[in-house]
Amino acid sequence: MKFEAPTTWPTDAAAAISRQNELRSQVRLQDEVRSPPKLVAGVDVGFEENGEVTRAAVVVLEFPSLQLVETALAKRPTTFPYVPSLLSFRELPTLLAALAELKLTPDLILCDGAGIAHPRRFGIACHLGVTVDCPTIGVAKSRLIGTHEAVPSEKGAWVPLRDRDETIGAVYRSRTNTKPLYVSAGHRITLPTALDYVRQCTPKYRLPETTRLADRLASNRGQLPPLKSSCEDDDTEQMSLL
DNA sequence: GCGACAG
DNA sequence: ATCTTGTCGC
Repeated sequence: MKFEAPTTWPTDAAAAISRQNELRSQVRLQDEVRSPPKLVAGVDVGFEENGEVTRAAVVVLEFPSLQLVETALAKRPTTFPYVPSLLSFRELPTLLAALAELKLTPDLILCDGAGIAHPRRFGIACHLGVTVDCPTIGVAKSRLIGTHEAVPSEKGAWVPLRDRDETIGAVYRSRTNTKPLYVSAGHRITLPTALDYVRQCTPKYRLPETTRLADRLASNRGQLPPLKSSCEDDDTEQMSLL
């Protein structure tokens, strides 16, 4: 996938916060997603060598069938510590390297972490979306900021996630009797549309299929389903990356 | 000053 | 995130 990668990168927290404040004005919260999307990507990051190496994975699924069509991996030295609200500065450099390897261009990217449900309204999903100019959704497994009422226990239920007087996302029950997901818009999408696509990407498990597959690839565990291309031809025996 | 705090 | 086995519940 083609995009313009950042030239400079903040080294300390103060510079990172300044960068977030500069870039946040580029976030667009209107639906600018191909409808329906044809390709939905999932991205995730894992670590090796006691955290000294960052490993980023991208998977691209056909929508709405959720069939795997492409994967990409990248490893880079870890250069930024984990600081709550500055996650993107730790994970994005390697994530962008993996995305650059993609032949296909996704119509939508689901990120592990927050979108605008962030202290400065610029979580990793926003940062990624603005950087590659692609619609993104933040899907976090736990809360960064915001308050909400109890979420009904039935699959599909959700309640607004709020900060002061604004709605910054939704707490979504993707599965009965399971911890809910924290969904927020990243870039070029509205919350209702984001919730709808997260729902369609989460037919069975707690996490969206995109995130589940990217997780496995990033952490190098489990087996990935065969690529769709290696299903249609059975004479080309391509060995899968794992 | 004391907690909370995506991955 | 990562270190780690079995176990309880749908």
